[in-house]
Amino acid sequence: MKPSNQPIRVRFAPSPTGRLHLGGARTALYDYLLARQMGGKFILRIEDIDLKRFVPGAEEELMQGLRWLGLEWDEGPDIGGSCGPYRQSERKEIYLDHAQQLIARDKAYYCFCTPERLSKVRQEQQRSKSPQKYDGTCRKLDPVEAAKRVAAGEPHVIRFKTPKEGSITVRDHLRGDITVENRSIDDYILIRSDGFALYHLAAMVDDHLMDISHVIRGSEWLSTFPLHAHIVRAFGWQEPVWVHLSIFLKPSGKGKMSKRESAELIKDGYSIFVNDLEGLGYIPEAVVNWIALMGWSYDDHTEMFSLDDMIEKFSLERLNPAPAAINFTKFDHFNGLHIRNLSTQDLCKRVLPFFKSAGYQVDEKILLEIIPIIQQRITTLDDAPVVGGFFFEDTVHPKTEELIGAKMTAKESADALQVAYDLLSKLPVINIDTAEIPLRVLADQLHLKAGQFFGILRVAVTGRTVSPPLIESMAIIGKEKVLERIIYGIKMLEKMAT
RNA sequence: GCCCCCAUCGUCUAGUGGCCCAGGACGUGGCCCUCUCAAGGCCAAAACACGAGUUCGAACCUCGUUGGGGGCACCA
Repeated sequence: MKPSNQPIRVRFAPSPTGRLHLGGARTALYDYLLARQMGGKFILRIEDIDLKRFVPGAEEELMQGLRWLGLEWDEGPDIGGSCGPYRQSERKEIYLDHAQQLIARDKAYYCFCTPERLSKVRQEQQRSKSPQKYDGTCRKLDPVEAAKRVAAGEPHVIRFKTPKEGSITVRDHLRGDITVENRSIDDYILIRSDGFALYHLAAMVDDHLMDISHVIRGSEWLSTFPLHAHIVRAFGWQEPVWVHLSIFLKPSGKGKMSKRESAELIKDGYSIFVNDLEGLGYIPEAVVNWIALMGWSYDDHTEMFSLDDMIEKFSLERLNPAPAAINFTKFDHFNGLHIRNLSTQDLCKRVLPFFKSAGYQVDEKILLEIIPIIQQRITTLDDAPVVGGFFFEDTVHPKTEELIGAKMTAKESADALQVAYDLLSKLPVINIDTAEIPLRVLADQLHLKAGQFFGILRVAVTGRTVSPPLIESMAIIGKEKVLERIIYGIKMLEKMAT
């Protein structure tokens, strides 16, 4: 454990072989929160030692995703820092050098076994149902002899010399001490035959050289955790605080999300990939709030947090080691909550692209007027054009049968529209102050329920049975158009009545 | 098969031996508000996986069982 007076340095270390998903984003979020809260540094390190698995664009997408969430890093491949380079592909020599140090200390050894032989050994072990591990052939080799073979150019890897006796106790911050028999830990490969390091070595070396105080990572590393501690101790380094986060399970809670299931999610308007979320109408405030609460809690009732709230309130102590099922319904809830929390201006800006891509010619002044009456009616930004798109349509096409009021005839409905027309046409402008009371009085005089009367008007004016509040909508549409549409509605009803 | 981790309402969780015949949230059902739809408010149904033990007392501690998850590569 690091002494508490040491500066907090945490790192998010993704491999750029895939897309940034919710689990990774949550790890990065916790890193960020801890760093910001403690006045420490948040470092982005790209774990791209395996060039064969390079995916073009992945690194860019990753950074874009983190920035969209608001998780700015203090050191990283794009902005540099005092512990660079921050791409493992640029640190090959460092790892090789450290592997040599381990050999010199008799903590590692050269291995000349071919992949073919190894896979045969593995098959054999599988068949006999014994633990699958390296059989130790080269561990027994004389170091001087081995060095000669290496010098002669014989293909080789470098393996860690895991102690065969005793056990090791490691401490996970969430789970406490974990003790494992050393004989159950393999002699893992540190350096491949092509000279590149493997994760086990590279990550430990980097974490030390970058002076990482807390390693926050997924629980898929729990099983190699003892090995990692062995490596760190073999160098004689101080261990960081290890925090293994639980994984995310699919919504059913049965297992983690498969590739195919992830791809199918998009049909329902959801995604586990951060970079899809913006286009689906989700806002980063909601994403961050939602994922933070899958594995962390503040108390027994507070659920809504801004990033700044969380910086203030986050603590490693309140992390939960149990796996969590992803619940997209709750995600929708958080998105609606945070949307309602936005200012009119802000929401206007965010919703604009969705109106445009839905094909609307948007007058921003009108959009600004619409926002207050649609804000509580949308849960994702892409709901906005379906709720408020009709404000940008010149004409409206009500269905005749929908123009007829509940329990009324076409003739009665037409008459109702006519008196509404007479009233509204006399008003200088239509808005909530000028129109509401007169309309209600009128409904009363016609012996109609407000619901019946407003219903007919709603369909005539908006072309739909469901809309934002009628009078506010009419105020935005404007007197002239409202009257035009009412006349049109009357004509439709009269045609039907005859 | 071997190793490791986890276990409270359908889901996310609060709970660290008595405040708990278990609290909050999403979702679900009902009611209120109401010009429709929302939003909001109120109410309801809904859980300590099982079995032993420790203790005056256990959701909380121990052991076992069961269930779930992760890992066992010259991937990360």
